[in-house]
Amino acid sequence: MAKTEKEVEGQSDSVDTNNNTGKTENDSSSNSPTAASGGKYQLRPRSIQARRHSDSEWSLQDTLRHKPRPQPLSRYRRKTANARERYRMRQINTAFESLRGVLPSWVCSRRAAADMTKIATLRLASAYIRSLQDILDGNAPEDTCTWVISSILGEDSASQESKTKFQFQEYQPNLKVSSPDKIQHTAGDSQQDPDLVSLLCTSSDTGVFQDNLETFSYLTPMSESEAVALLLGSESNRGWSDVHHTPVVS
DNA sequence: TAGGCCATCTGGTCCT
DNA sequence: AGGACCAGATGGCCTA
Repeated sequence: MAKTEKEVEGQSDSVDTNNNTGKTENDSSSNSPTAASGGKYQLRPRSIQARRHSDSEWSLQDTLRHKPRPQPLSRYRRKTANARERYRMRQINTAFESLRGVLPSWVCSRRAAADMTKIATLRLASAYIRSLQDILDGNAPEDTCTWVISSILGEDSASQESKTKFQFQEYQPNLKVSSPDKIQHTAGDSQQDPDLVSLLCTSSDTGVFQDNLETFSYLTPMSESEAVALLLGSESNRGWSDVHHTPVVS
């Protein structure tokens, strides 16, 4: 399992150069929360000692729980830890690629490929899963069922027709399509409309495809870790088998 | 040029 | 003790 030091050295590890940047724990902890207060983000002191002084929620239990600072990792162990971390992040990225792969292509194609960020992928997947759940629960319009199932099963004529509906919908966000020749105006009740077209594909004023999840009140906010946990929770998730069978580097 | 996204390094913590 | 996981920091790249 563990690589030899020679193997680790062979990787493109820039540990030396990074160490020379002077990025130390003391430097990090100097970024006190007060220095960044009032902004969008706040920096949290990295060291236990600094957090003990700055964190008002630091408790006696924390003091007892945290052990004295251990010795820094040896050069070899630091390199192997970096290698493991890179591998772990690669696995996460592979999982994201798989997730993008199981989203219907027309969902992803509404964005530029470079625009399918990790957070966008998670949000789209979350919305898509919720929409599928609505269909299972019988809460979605009939044509939405046909449209989504067609998109899952393949590029048949039904999905092509649905794509046409979608493309029309993209430029008429206040229109709800129930049939090709019957257009319903639904302005004003779009907030309650569970239609997947509206859910996933409503265009913004700028014409750029937005997530628009905030327009659906029943979509509760989800952190990235929660979303990943949710997505990884089921072994039977379609398209994830390749991730589970990723060979382990030994 | 500011801000977003990402890869990477790193230290802290928990678990086996 | 060592690995896994997490989060902070940093720098590169890209875009509006």
